[in-house]
Amino acid sequence: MSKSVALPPIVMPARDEITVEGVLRALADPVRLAIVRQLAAAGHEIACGGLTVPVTKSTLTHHLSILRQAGVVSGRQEGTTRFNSLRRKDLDALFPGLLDGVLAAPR
Amino acid sequence: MSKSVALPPIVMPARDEITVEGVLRALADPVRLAIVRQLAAAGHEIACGGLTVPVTKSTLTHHLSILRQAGVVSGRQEGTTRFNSLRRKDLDALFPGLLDGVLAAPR
DNA sequence: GTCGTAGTTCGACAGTCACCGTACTACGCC
DNA sequence: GGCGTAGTACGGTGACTGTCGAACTACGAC
Repeated sequence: MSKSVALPPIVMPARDEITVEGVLRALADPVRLAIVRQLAAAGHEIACGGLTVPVTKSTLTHHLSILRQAGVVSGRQEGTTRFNSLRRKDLDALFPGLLDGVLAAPR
Repeated sequence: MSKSVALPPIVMPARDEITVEGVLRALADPVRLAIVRQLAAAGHEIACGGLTVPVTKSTLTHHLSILRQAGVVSGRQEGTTRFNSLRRKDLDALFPGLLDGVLAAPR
């Protein structure tokens, strides 16, 4: 068949589609919080494989999909690699201080 | 028996016992978020019965206990009434901007 | 073309969680 | 004393969620 569905188109909510509850839910997990911290600390996008998390690939995919759907991270495809980055601007615009407060946390 | 256990002593974590993840988890629920919003909007403590939530009493007790254990709300006993208030100072000190970011959310 | 790598999808499973109704304790008032 | 109110404790249930392994697609290099 010619219909090469390709990898999923990476769904991302628009800025005004992002809800506080969704963001909080996305951040309320140790693995996802670790991902966000790494992205914030790096300051640039990171490929899935470049993230250090104590779970298998499939679970990591699951967490990244939740973070993406919540509007916390954005994805960019390049070949078979998927780069993830924090949607800092959108989050800061919608919930000023939230992300900084979370990242400033001692633990 | 003479051992009147009385109502539970209202456990509350010390400031340095509060974790980001616990707070995020506590806020990541529509009912609890509504409670926090009401407490923040009021600016003063509110009794359990004074909170407007679409759940039964026992469920409300459950949510308040979670908020208390997470360090988001504090409780004060007075007779049979239990007054709840937001631990603004502690939260702002630990995670500056977090609470404001959540409350500033459009929805 | 073949192989290896990057990442997703699909069950399946165990643990957690929100919710409720009922029973209970504690206080205040009559 | 008895009664009503405020809130908690307990037991149970259905739904969600994090986790994994295995199978799959897509790209790049040889």
